Amino acid sequence: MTPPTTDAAPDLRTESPGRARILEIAAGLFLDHGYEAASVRRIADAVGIQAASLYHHFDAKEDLLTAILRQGMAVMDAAFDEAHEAASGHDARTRLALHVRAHLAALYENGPFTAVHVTTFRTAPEEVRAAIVPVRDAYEARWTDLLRSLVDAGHLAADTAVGPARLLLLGGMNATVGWFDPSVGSLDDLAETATRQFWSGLGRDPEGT
Amino acid sequence: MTPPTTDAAPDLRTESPGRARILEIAAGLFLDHGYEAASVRRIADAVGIQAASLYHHFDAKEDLLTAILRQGMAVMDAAFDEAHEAASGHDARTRLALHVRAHLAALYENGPFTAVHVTTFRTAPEEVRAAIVPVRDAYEARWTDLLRSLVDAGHLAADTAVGPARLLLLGGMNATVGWFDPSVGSLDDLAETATRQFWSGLGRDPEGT
DNA sequence: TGGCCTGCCTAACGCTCGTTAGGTAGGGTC
DNA sequence: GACCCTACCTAACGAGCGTTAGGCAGGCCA
Repeated sequence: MTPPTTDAAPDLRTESPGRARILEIAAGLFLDHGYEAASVRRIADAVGIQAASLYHHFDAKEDLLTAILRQGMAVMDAAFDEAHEAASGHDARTRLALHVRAHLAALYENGPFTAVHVTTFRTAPEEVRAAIVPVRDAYEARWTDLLRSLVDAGHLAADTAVGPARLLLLGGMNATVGWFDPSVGSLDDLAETATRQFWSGLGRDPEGT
Repeated sequence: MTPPTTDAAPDLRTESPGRARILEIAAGLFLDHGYEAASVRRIADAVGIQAASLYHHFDAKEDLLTAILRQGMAVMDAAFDEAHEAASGHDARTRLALHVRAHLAALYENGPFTAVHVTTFRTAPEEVRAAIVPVRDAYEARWTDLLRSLVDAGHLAADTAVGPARLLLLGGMNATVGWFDPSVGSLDDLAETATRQFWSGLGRDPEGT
């Protein structure tokens, strides 16, 4: 087996349990209180170590956030991959439904990493944002491609503005982190509701059908 | 005319220009950097006064945020009122479209007050949130009532879960503050896109119609 | 003319922030 | 048994935080 030459790209499987634990706890605090309000001392307290000991694992607080956001995006990408694989052979609506469900699942089934991305990215320090923007753009481009291909195949309205459509859909899904509680509601129901709202709309003409 | 007995409830028209200016500038900084990262000294610098002078207008930094969020909600309520008035006599889809357009307009046409609400509320200090939650709930209840009435009249699908539907719609609209720039795109177009996506959906069956 | 209110100032308070320096206990390797 | 690496510690740094005390200039009103 090849030696574990820890490359520039951090291998998630190689992370020590200590480092992973710190990331998870820090992500939770960033999610609840925001990046600035979650001080390194509060994070260290929650982990059960001294603040200074955090610097054995990370060079700076910003790196903590960068690592968390990166991991969140990795989860979303993996979810997209899985959905893409599972979607093959199904009809267009089902394919979209699988991706919607995958995005929502990633938001709730992988610790706070993905959710903190939604809430913290906007006001993150400039250097952190600069590091994450390309990753985020790549993920959004995958959605754009998905919708574009559905338009081209005639499954979505031909005059759909793919950009706004994608942003409204993802925006609505991401905003669910502010109110949806997976321990109360069903993720499948939420995914179906979101899919239906996007695909068929809710309007009905009482005079018509 | 009655004397201006400044009551517990702050009358927006009575505010001195200094106070209004501080609120506007602080709201902009809260929007760009978040509540914690926008220090009172940075706010004071932007206003052009000393940090200590802010305390002539506000008792604490938290009160600054509370006032901003309250004003943001007042703008949204006023927009809802206006839309409700303008909607009378029109068909169901147009009535909803007017409310969608009003909500989006409030997000972009009244300085940073409404937008900062969307981005800052989640991680605001507990006391601030406690003060604002009732106002926010009241606004959301107005939307719930609107959608409920449309369902009851048969204009929206009878089996619509009004709660999630409202949250997905408002979530999508609120999330536009992360990408929409009213100086580039048209607000009317955005409103129509959002309305269509919610009302008719984008899915089309290529085998069918 | 004298007093008061408004709106700002300078100076400083105690506290918390992110970060660094330097030390130590324990386990693995030659 | 000497060495070193990992994972933590205590102690402290300077900077910035929100906030307060006290003063001062100018306009308003009696």
